[in-house]
Amino acid sequence: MQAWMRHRLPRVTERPGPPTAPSPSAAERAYRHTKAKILSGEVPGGRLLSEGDVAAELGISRTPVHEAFLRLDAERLLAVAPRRGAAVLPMAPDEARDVLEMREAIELSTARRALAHGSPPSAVLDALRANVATQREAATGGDVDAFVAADGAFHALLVAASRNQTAVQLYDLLRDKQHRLRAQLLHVGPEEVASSLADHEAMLAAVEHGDADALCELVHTHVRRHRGIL
Amino acid sequence: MQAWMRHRLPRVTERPGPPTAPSPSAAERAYRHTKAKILSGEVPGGRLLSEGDVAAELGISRTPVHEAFLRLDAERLLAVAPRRGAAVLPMAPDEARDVLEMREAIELSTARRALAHGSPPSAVLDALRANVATQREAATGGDVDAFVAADGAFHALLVAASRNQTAVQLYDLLRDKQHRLRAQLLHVGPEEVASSLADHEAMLAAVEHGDADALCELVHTHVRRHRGIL
DNA sequence: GCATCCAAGCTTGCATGCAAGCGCCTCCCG
DNA sequence: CGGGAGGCGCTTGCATGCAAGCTTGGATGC
Repeated sequence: MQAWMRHRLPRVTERPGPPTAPSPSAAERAYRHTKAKILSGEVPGGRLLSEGDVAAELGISRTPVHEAFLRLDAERLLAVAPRRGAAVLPMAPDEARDVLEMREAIELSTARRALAHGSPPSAVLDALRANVATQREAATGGDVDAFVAADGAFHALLVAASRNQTAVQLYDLLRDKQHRLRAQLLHVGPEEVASSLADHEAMLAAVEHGDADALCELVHTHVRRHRGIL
Repeated sequence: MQAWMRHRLPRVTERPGPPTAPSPSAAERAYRHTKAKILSGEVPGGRLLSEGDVAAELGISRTPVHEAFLRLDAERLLAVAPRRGAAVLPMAPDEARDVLEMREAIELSTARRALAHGSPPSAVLDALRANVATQREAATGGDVDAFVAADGAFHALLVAASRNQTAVQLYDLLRDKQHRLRAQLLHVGPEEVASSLADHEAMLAAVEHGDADALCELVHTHVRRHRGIL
């Protein structure tokens, strides 16, 4: 064991956000590659995926692919059956409702805490305002994909505003699931974009005024609107 | 690719509960071994843990230990620094509050849904009653560890009663964190056991009566009681 | 025709080996 | 005596190889 292990590791503990990604490791590449395939729905329902195939695709050995599969298994995106293979977990029909319920639970809880001491710091407000501006731009330009991306980021920013790292961690898992649901089940139309944008603008206003009750009410109706289309 | 991959895999999708565990793989053993060390607080604050050491301890090679470390990294229990080592992530001081907030959010949401259509199935009720009986036994016998285990299982049963698999998945992560907090911060005393047992009995009664509002109120006060001692 | 058994092909699990990265210690030079 | 550079030991990352397990297809006996 080395000497540095005997002391604290302050740098290592800066968990969220690796701002530097100089050379993605082979395992990381395999993870992102496979995850993207699953989330986008390119690998369809509930089957397939062999370590050897992915390894050959990426030109790496099976070992890092195996690690990537284990990570995806932990995220409940893949079901690794020992000595048999890895199958893409099909989404249960009720899963959309389950995910939305958890989204609402976490968003409500974090919304209250984010506004517990008045309005959040100006940096958070600026980020939210910039995000809403991006949404407007995407909405007027008709770029649905860009809007969807900004939409997800907006809600993640709200959760992060609570400064509850545990909530952020849990919410990340939900984001992946929702991404899959969206890619699998529906195509967002312009009317959805408009209503979502209006909701988000109202939510931003509530945040700016530090009105927790109004924000919670908006989250509730916003999530219920999604429940209708999912 | 084999033929079975081209068809659905109904058996593989039965995610929850591996009732058969004939021979835990080396990777699984490494995972449980290391996770137990972290959760119990045996590996103290924010340091140490080398793949080679763990591999030697268990008499296996480094490969499965590496996989185990990656899983623990994904669970935010370990911080793997590339080419440097793996450090046990110290728990932030605010993390106790964060975890409790998420617990409350998830327990409230799932409680409402579990009782949305009246009382849950008798199998669920039986499991809850049996668990409470175990709690009483442990409480009267003064077995704090057994009570703590049953306590955790009780809340997990309540969450599972919602039949929301996503909630169960998220709650599992919280359970691990709370286990760590408990081992790290406090030792549960008999008065805590008594009040928790009383809370649980009241919650069971609310479930039996299908009274969602009462259950939510109990969850709220129960979690707040924990917040006081953490 | 049908059930059974066996062998081949695929898959993954894991051990091993090598190379590369990082920190620390020491030595050298100014 | 101080500062910098190099070597050494530690660590992990990944490729490779082998063995074991599951599935499946066909051959065999009834």
